[in-house]
Amino acid sequence: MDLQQSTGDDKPARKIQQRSALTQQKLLDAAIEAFSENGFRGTSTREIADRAGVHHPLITYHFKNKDRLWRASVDSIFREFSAKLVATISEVAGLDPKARAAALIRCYVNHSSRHPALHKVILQESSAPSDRLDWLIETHLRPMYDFWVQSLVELQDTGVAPQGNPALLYNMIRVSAGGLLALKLEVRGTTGIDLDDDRHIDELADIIIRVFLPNEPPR
Amino acid sequence: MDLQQSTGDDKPARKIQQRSALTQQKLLDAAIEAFSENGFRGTSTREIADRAGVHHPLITYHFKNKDRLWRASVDSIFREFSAKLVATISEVAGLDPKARAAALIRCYVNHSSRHPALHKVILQESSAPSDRLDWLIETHLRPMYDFWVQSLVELQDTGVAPQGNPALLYNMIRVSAGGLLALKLEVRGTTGIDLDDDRHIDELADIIIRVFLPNEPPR
DNA sequence: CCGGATTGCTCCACACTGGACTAATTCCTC
DNA sequence: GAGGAATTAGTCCAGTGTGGAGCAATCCGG
Repeated sequence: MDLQQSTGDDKPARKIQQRSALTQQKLLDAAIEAFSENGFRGTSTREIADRAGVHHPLITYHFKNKDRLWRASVDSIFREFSAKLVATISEVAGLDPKARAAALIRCYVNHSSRHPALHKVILQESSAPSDRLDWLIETHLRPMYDFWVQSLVELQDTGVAPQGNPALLYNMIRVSAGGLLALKLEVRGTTGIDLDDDRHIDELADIIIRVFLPNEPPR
Repeated sequence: MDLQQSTGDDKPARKIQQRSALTQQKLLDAAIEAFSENGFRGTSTREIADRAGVHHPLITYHFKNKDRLWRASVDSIFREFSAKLVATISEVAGLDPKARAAALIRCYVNHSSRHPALHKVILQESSAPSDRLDWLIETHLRPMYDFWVQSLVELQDTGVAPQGNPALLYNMIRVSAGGLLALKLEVRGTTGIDLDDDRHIDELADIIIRVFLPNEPPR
């Protein structure tokens, strides 16, 4: 659960107290929520501390400053998602390419539904250039992209996925899944569909697969 | 160019001076940019005034408060888009359903490329519940939805568009077009694709049409 | 074309929140 | 119980939204 780098560089020192790890986790959870809802500038450290139920100077103590808290919370989001993704990948290793891709899409949709913050922070930060966006791209977004686009190209080569620029296609899938779930509130308001309902989540995954992977792979 | 309601309810009074209309427009333009980049809470009235090149108390003078400035700027965004949409609709009135829908999608993609603020403010506000989101849905988003979903259902009935919940399908198209262009910066950073380039815009519209309107209509 | 009234603007002020920092205090581990 | 880790309480100053007083540009009736 390494909350801070724990690269064990300096002397072993005293082991971190449970209490500390707990408040760090509370702060991270609160920060993820707050940042994903109102963006970096729209979120105050005092609000985060309030949500976490701790005093605000503890942010400085544990995370140095607002910027590092943001990075730590984003790391935490992506680490959690990566773990789930890796688990799914090993589960479906034996299936055919289309079934594998479909399972990954379901995994993505499912995770985005339960943790909409993953996509929300991307939306928040991509609205304007910033050091945070550069960091986000280099650290998390590009590696993710490299992974997905590779599978996608194979699916296009076997005719399962539609032709066209794979980078665009990847992003269309991504926003159709994650983006729509980040817009949960708006979708409920305009269409009446409650994307917290598991049946609608499954329905969404089905449609995405049907639209973006319309054909069967050759045996 | 009616900048304020101009419902002509009370006595004619004195006509608005050019100067006033100009600063209002400057403030609106600046507000659209700023709000779309950093959200409501992340944008200060002083920043808006700076971008517009005017003194910040003028916001209070012309728009009463920050909230009304936000509403006015959102109204302005949607009014502009509606105008373009209406123009396109009348242009393509004689074509078959698929060609009509394709033209509207091209119009949407094109407009979103040139005015990414349209989608960005939706993303910003949909991240958390607020009176502004409720207002946005009631005033602009639901009417828009009602319009598009109607055309979409017809396309599904004639087999042009894929089956499935039309509300979900509509939102997938919407985020694939507008959402991707709102994420322009991130897409450039991760994939290297420059969505300000007209060729890529056309390419995106082509893929969207190919994916979401895969079949030909019956004669 | 002139005087008064209205509109549009500048400048200043207030009450409050923002992030960051320091010193004092409590808690836990050795 | 000593000493460092974790928490608390309070301070600092820059920045925030809003409001008001006064000045200048503009318009309209005469």
